[in-house]
Amino acid sequence: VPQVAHVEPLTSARSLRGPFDYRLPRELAEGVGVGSMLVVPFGRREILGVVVGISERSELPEDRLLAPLRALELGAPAEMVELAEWIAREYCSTPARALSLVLPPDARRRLSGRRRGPRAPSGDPVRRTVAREPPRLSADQRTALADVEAALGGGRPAQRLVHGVTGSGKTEVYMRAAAIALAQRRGVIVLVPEIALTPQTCMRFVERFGETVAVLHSQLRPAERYAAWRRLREGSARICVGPRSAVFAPVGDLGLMVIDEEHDASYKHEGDPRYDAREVAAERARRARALLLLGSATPRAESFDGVPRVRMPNRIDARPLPAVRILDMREQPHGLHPLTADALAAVRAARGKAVVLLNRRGWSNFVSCRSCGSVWSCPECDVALVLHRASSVLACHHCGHREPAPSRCGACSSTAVARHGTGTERLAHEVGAILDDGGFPVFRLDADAAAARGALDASTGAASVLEGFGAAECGVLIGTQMVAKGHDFPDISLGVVLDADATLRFPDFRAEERTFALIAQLAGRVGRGGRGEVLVQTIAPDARAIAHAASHDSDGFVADELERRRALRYPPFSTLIRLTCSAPAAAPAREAARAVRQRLPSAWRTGAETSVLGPAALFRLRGRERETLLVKAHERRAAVRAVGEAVSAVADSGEHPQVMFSVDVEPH
DNA sequence: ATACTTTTAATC
DNA sequence: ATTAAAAGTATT
Repeated sequence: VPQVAHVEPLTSARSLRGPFDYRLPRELAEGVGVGSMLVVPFGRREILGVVVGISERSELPEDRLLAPLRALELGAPAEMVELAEWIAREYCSTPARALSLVLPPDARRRLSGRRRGPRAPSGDPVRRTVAREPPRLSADQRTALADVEAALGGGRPAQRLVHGVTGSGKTEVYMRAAAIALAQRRGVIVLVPEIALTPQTCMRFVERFGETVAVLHSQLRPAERYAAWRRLREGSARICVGPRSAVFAPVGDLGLMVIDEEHDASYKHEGDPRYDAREVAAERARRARALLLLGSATPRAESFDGVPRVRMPNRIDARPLPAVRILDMREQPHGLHPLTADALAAVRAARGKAVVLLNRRGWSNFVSCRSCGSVWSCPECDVALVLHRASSVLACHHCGHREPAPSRCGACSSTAVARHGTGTERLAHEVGAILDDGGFPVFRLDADAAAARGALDASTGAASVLEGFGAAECGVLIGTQMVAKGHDFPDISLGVVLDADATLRFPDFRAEERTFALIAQLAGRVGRGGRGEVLVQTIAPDARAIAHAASHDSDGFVADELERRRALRYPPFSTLIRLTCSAPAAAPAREAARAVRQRLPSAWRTGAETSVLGPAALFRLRGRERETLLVKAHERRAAVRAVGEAVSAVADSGEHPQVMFSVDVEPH
């Protein structure tokens, strides 16, 4: 019986889609199945393709089928091919792009690899189990675990949200759940926001479970990454800990999928396909009949609404959460409030530790000429450049453009350059001037400090700053939102948030949720193992997000938030689909967006159940003008298909040269 | 008639 | 995406 392989070619072209059929000769048919990678003749070239199906016949006559040239050693698991097809549909992408997510790392460069056994896995350093006695569980942990165990035992898909304050011991619950899954001979995936900021979580898994853990992180070299992937694929490792992309780890017979800090923005992928690892995890868990276990101190409205919740309201050390005090800055919006200055001085006097969060990098927001008023802005983007004093550059925080810091105005030659606003660099400098009279060090943690510190990359640098602060006897840690994440120091007695409403001013329906989470996360890091206080400086002291964060009321906040979203028909009460058209000039981008809008179902324009907003202009980015459409969809699958078809029609029409189209389902 | 550019069609 | 054939255009 002839065997036919349905093959999806791995090209980045949107318009080229398979599957294409190939005849499998007997000697290949043995080892080739769904997920196998084949080098196939295609036109007059050779390309790499993925087998997405096997059958006995083709729509084409047999004499038109060619045979693959060879098969690669290792492909993706068959069920991951199905998941990739789901992603291509759900996120308006292509099979090839979605498939490349689930293939062995570096699959494309492996094209040269013939069908031979690769060298023995090397690298991928994994410590042996320390066999440390697991700690006794708190009452909260026992309750949560009992619930999780019941959900795991069923062998049917289930979801749980562990809503536990920072320090309530969620990681221990994850590990006990993982142990149960392993005992059932099922695999485990643990997603964490960013390895560099959560080294403790990863280390704890490695210490508890040893060689059955494969940790995927950004610093792995290609050979190490491949070795880790292979250990999972072959089943010698059964637990994978990693960031967003680990949702595609080749873990067989998955029993448990954990998403730690489920609210974290890093779970959303910003390239094509623009998938959300939380949604992919939910889909994968459902297909595998596994338990999806979300954890957060500040869950998203979506999870709160849709997932059965287990509360862990108490810290494991029984310490109360710190008092949060809102400092109204409307009278004098700049600098430190007198109470903040006093509190920092008191921490220094007591030789304690403080954390100060200011979500703005650099020395000054923007610089202008005192004489003619012109503002230094990015040549590629419509934004002001930020002054970085240590490196003496003006930098664009959107495209990475850098130029030397100016000494005189390019327009009028005045030498008076005004620096406006304060970022973390300046703040660290100023706080240092006040506090650092020897023996009370100031640590700075932001992307710049991390990059300067990290020998290999920024995440190493971030980890090293945190290590330094953790090891210090006393001091203050100043930085962007990075200071509110991951670390777990027992001796921080003061937390400060400056300009707490800055994140509220983003034109984004998640702005309030993000602001709430940021303040709540910082509060969670304060006062473990002792007394603590949090000060929040703001010119919006009555904002919901800030008021609820001050009273540690995440239930109340989410209840309000869900009400607002229902009224405005935002997720989870609709699906958002964002289309962005970009071009070197504004007019073609706008015309393309209008053309797509024209091709959308006419019922959407009356705004009944599904509605379209826009086109609206976005600021110029990387030299491209942008226009955006926003669809609030009632029925997700149908809406994604309709948008996809409209975009393909307009993009393929040839009437909009130089316009690039990007579709984002559930954008951030 | 010939060289060059643009359009269209196909890839199992 | 890549390629080649087809169709269209300017040049001798």
